[in-house]
Amino acid sequence: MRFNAPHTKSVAELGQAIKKRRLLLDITQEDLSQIGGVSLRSLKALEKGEANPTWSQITKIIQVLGWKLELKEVQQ
Amino acid sequence: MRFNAPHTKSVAELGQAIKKRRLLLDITQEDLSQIGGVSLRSLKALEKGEANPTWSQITKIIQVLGWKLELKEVQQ
DNA sequence: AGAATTAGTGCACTTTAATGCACTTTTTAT
DNA sequence: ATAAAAAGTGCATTAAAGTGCACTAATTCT
Repeated sequence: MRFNAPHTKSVAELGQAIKKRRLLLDITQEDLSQIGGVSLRSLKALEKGEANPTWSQITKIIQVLGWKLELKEVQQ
Repeated sequence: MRFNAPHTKSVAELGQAIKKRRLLLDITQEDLSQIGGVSLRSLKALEKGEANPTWSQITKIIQVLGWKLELKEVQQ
């Protein structure tokens, strides 16, 4: 099943972005999961793009990474 | 339980934004739910902020509304 | 090299999102 | 005013997310 809508990151891309950022900040999955309040198992799945994560999971993690999610107009 | 992380829209705010946009486009919940491929019951909950929706649910809906989600740096 | 740390995976269980249905309330149109 | 359409709500069921545990694979040390 595919979840990625046009113009929006797929869960795989989101996971990759999260992993890249985490490595940049030089923290482990374990640290990020604990600080964010998400299980290690879930974070692993999220980074691997093997999940269809909930809003809460996503926001918890990206917040730790110094990111936020913004709604933006798609210009055609 | 609260899901809203700092700097990111809470589910309530997200729901309100979706509803506002839907009304602007002058379509019903039923239409939006069918076009987006999400159940009417779920869309109602989403607009009311009574949900912790999944990535797929959110992207399906905002796509129809001509929106996308973007990761943005939080500057402190 | 070996040891220690970190990351990835399979599976079972628990929790909860997603849905359908029946119904009420509110809004809009005639 | 009343009929029709749209939106809101409660509840039970189903599907799937979230988790813990035990383990293996890969990295990163000394």
